[in-house]
Amino acid sequence: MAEAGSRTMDTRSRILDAAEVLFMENGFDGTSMRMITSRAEVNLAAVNYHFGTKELLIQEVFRRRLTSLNQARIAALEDLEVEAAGAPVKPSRIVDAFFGTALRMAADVEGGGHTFMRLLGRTYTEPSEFVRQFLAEEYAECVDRFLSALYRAVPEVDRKEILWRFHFMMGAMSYAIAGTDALQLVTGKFDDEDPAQLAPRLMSFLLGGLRAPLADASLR
Amino acid sequence: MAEAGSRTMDTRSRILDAAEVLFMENGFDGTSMRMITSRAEVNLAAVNYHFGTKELLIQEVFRRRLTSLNQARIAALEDLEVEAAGAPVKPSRIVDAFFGTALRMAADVEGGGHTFMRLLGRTYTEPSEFVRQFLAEEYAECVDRFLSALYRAVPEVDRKEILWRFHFMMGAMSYAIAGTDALQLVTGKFDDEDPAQLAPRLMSFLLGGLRAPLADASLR
DNA sequence: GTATGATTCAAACAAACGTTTTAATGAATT
DNA sequence: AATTCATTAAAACGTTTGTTTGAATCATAC
Repeated sequence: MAEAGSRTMDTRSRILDAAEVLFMENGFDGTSMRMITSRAEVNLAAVNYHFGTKELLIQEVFRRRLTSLNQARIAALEDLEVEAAGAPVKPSRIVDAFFGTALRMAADVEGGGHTFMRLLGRTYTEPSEFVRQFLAEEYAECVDRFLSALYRAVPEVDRKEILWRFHFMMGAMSYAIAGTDALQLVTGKFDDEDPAQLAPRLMSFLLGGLRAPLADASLR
Repeated sequence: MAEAGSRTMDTRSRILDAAEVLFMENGFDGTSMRMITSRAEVNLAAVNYHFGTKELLIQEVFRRRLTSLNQARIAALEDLEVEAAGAPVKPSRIVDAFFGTALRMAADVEGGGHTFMRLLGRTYTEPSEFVRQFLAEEYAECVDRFLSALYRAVPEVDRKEILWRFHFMMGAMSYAIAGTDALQLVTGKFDDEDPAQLAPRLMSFLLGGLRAPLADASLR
């Protein structure tokens, strides 16, 4: 059996790290087993030996980081609720617990958090059926709890409207992270930008969108 | 030479229509020539005959609709500027000329505009090198003119800040369109939603984000 | 030191990939 | 009716794909 720190664990991690980067850069279909094993400097058969299939490898790449990300989000939300002691939690704090936590992960360049968040962002719009189902399960509890918190925080706003805006916020964040160099080309030069500048700017934008006056009432 | 309405034009269009849908559903690498020709009910060699290579087919799928979309955007902007007669144009009108035009295209389900906008949205975060370069060229003039218009509309706001918010708005829109059924699974059920409901909700969100108070001044 | 079980390795597998080739078919022109 | 040229068709091309195989290698337990 493989134990932490062993040679096996090293091989597994090297494969996951290589796959994470390559999936982010080239997508799942654009990344071959040989590209992964070559970058990881392991034998071609190692992926199938350790993970079974390419699909299972993809799932493990996500599970490795996504579980802890969503746990951190839930922990941040629980802290807020304890702190509030029964009083309603400010929406801006809830938004920060969800999106700020992700943005702090995305700011971790050396540890690979940045790479992973970019991969995650592009995966939302690249929905292979099996990835979608996997992500849905992995996200279910966390999203449920945050939506409930938002419903409680702003009970006067229609729940469907909150769902829409949560959706829009997810999009702005994913795109801001995943598309960092995609739309550089379109919009000109973000060249020498520090990724740490992203968080406060995006949070400000998200909260502005969340607080915007509702669209025409006939549509609600 | 091929002329409009001929059998050839029909084959070309059938290929483009099939490719558009399949690229949107499966991505470029996830869509094979055989999938395209099979759906279009044409011979396998027809794609290479009419378009040369798969890469050139991809470019033609985009060019077919993107050129007119950006022309419509620029025309809408010029209308605003003529109407204002030298006076500054309201930012909300500029935003509508850019994003509203795209959303109206996305509302056209039968004509294929909906499919194309979803493809476009997911392509922003799936940046094959050659696609990125192509999109950058295709977008350059339009984005330049809209950014200039925004700079003039709100001269008191730092230009870099405007660039960031334009970026965020692009993300929210792309995701709202492309991720329509990607995050349905994550966020619950949008099941029976009318795509026409999207536009006013999103525009309201975008303007809220655009008008949000700026992030801490030390970051600007 | 020998046996055991996990891991690595080189090689091969069938299947699918994008593209090319060569011939058949179509419609228009002379 | 014969010629011409664009288009379609079927078959094959050489690569690359994900995966599997069987032997070599390693560390550990006896």
